[in-house]
Amino acid sequence: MRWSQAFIPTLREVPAEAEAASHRLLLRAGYVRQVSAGIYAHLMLARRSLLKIMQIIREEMNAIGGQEFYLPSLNPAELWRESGRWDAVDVIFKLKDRAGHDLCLGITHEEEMTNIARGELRSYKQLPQIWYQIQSKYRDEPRPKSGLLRLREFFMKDSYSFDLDEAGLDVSYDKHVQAYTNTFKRCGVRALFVEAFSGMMGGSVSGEFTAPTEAGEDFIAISECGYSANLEKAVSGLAPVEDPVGNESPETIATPGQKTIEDLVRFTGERPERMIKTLVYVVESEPVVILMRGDHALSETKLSAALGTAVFRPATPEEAFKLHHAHLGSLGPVGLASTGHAKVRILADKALEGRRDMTTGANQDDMHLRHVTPGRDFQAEYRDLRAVAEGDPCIKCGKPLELVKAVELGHVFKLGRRYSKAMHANVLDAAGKEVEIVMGSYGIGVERILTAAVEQNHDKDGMFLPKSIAPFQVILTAANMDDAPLREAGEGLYKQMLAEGVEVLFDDRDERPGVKFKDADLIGVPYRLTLGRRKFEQGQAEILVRSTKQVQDVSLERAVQALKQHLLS
RNA sequence: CGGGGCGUGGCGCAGCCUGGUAGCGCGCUUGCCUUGGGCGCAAGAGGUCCCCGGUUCGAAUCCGGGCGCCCCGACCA
Repeated sequence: MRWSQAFIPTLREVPAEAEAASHRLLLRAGYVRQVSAGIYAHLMLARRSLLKIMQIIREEMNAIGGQEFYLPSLNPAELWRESGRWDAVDVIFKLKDRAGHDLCLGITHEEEMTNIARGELRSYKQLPQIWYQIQSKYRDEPRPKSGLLRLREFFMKDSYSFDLDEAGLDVSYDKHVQAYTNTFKRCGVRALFVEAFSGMMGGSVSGEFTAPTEAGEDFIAISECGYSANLEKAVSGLAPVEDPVGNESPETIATPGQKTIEDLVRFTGERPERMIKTLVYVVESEPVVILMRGDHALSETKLSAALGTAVFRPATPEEAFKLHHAHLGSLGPVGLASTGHAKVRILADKALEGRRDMTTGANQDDMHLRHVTPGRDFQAEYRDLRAVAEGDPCIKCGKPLELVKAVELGHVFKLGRRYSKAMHANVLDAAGKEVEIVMGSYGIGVERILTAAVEQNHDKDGMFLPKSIAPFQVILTAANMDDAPLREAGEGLYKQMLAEGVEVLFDDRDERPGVKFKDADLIGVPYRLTLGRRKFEQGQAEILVRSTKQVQDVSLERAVQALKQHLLS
């Protein structure tokens, strides 16, 4: 393609609204333009790149036996009512047709795929099946952000596996892990496969592919030994804590004005790991007391899993006072029954199990209790509620965990029978018995691959995309278009590259060299072949590797072959 | 949903507080000039000042309401 005829609206100045590097660069490099919050028009460069990404995904899905479908985005409400998601999911775009029927735009397609499966799959002999599509998804996000990172309309590759039993599902799941690993590798993005939080939907297994980058929204805990997990799911070991050996009874101590754990540490000289932090949540309108070690943070995701509901919030100070007859900062678990709520539920993080002689609030303002031993002085349900912190020992190898920011690129999920049960998708097994199909669902965010690639591969001058997903492989820059022989040589090289199947963008514009170099640096094409007057007169051109800015002189005759070497490497 | 910021030619911004001719840089068009890192000179085109209402002789500017966008947090099937 010739730049003189291409629509590549590069910007010199950074659009004011762009914060994330990928957002800034995709706008500046003329890849995308914003239509509305979380809605973007893909221009020529973005489209070329995304088509390449989709093709890689397609090839890898086909390689594991996936069959490509295309299901409509416009879905009738009935199926979503059957699965229970119509009311349960709040990001669904809902609409009505002229007859008043409810419709929605697909957020994923479990319902539609299961609907096809239940109508057509009758026998275990037809299993396993893997069906996938690459298609637009719509989500009414509370807060779209960071350019193409969190969109309201986006491309997803979503696939669904149908197996007779768990063993079959394991195979389908592993195949997807393999396909995803290959996909991200081929796309040139650095991705980690991590354990993920599988939500409240049936205690299933799920894994996430995440790309470490500053613009990420998730935190991933990583250990040297290979253990890695989303912070929502991550667990860690704990350094042992020594509690006093005595067996003293709880004793009230005056702690005027001491509210936070920090205050208490200063006031008592005791360490924070020797204290119990008391939180109050309102769970479906009932108060629940949550106990954490003084230096530990609550993970609301883990709390959600422990409670089996997402309907909860921290109690207001007034609500907490009502329960404890004391203000925040002086709350504690001891004697809660006697304050009026005989049956208040108390959840304690596992790190408190087996501990003794700790310090906590006394349920009287400006008072705390010491010598408090869990199990003896109060009863609680012990659950893993703690958010792992940087430096906690890895549960597998004991080395300190590192926390990194990452973008979620894909999610693989063992659904089990949730949808087949709700929607009655059954087959006959070998014994002639009707059984529910065991399902998996698997997603990849297509734009996020491009976004992550930009985040991971940019510098002050622009981006350098991996050659597998760059919109063009080579940009041919003729620095001096007014020089007739040089221009002719450029035309020749351009035609030669086209003939040899090199995807080349020929910058044949009548611009000054500076402008062309700046634009070439910006738009992410991995190799630049430059024709400049001085070297051209000696029969030479130069190849610039955009990622490293390394320059190599080549003769005009050898230039295209040399480029092809780079492209193959 | 809570907090903060912003809406003025295509892009980046000033003007608003203190009401009175809508301005700057970049980009765009034309001509000359220049040609290895966003040249120079000159002449031009281009704006419902987000929308609606109010105050006023007069509103980009003051007041009320609305819409949109960005950021932080909450949320994220």
